[in-house]
Amino acid sequence: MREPTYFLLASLLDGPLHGYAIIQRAAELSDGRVRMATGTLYTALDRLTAEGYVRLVSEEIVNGRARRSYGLTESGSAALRAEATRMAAAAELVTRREVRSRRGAAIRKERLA
Amino acid sequence: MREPTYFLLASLLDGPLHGYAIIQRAAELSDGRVRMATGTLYTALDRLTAEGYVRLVSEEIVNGRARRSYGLTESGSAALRAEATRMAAAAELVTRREVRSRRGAAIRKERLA
DNA sequence: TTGCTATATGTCGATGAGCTACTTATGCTG
DNA sequence: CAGCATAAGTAGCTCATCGACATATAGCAA
Repeated sequence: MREPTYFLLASLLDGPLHGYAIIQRAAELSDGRVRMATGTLYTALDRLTAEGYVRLVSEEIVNGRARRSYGLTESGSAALRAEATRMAAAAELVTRREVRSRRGAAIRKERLA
Repeated sequence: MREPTYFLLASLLDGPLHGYAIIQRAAELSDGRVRMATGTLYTALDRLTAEGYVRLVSEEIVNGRARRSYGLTESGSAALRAEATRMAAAAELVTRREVRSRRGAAIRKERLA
């Protein structure tokens, strides 16, 4: 799972949102780092709906245009949680080792530089 | 940064390795989940070398064929650490919220299901 | 001795998520 | 009335990854 997809799903944790709101929420959650393009968002929503991670929860007509709200499915929130666990483990792998390399900085520098 | 790239860099944390050893180490570090195809590995090594994240540290001829060892550069290990930090933060975002959703599970189910 | 597996490096073409750029439309504000 | 925020979408491209293939040696088992 790539970062935009991850933050898309994460943005739905507090309840369903419509497309534009997802973009804003994802930017908010990622501290402005993930600024999803609409092209990414709407194709991702279609894909994730097909995969069963996301579900269309409401559809209202606003100004003659459909406004669709999407929510996480059980399997979507499970996938998100699994991804979070994997990421935490992968991150720890590096951050833990960093502590080690600080302890043995002199030797390590000699070996690597 | 995609997962294979992340584990490629992480596999070099303990010192330089040659291509095939990187594949094995990445698999080991990821508990067998990241099984890099050789196509991924060698194109990634070229790319990361061009980006200055990885550096050719030795080249010996074994059985009439070059065996090249690659090591992390300063900027490579900095990028890896930065990525680990971002991943930890993104993971925490979901795992933290999961605790909240457990507390309010009943209400949340009503709202979302 | 034949064939499989591990070791080892590499290329080529396809796939697929994401990005850029574009289109359309309303409402609000300076 | 120009421009920005809100809002939804499409088309074509890029780029990392993947699958399949090519090549070569060493070692082991049938």
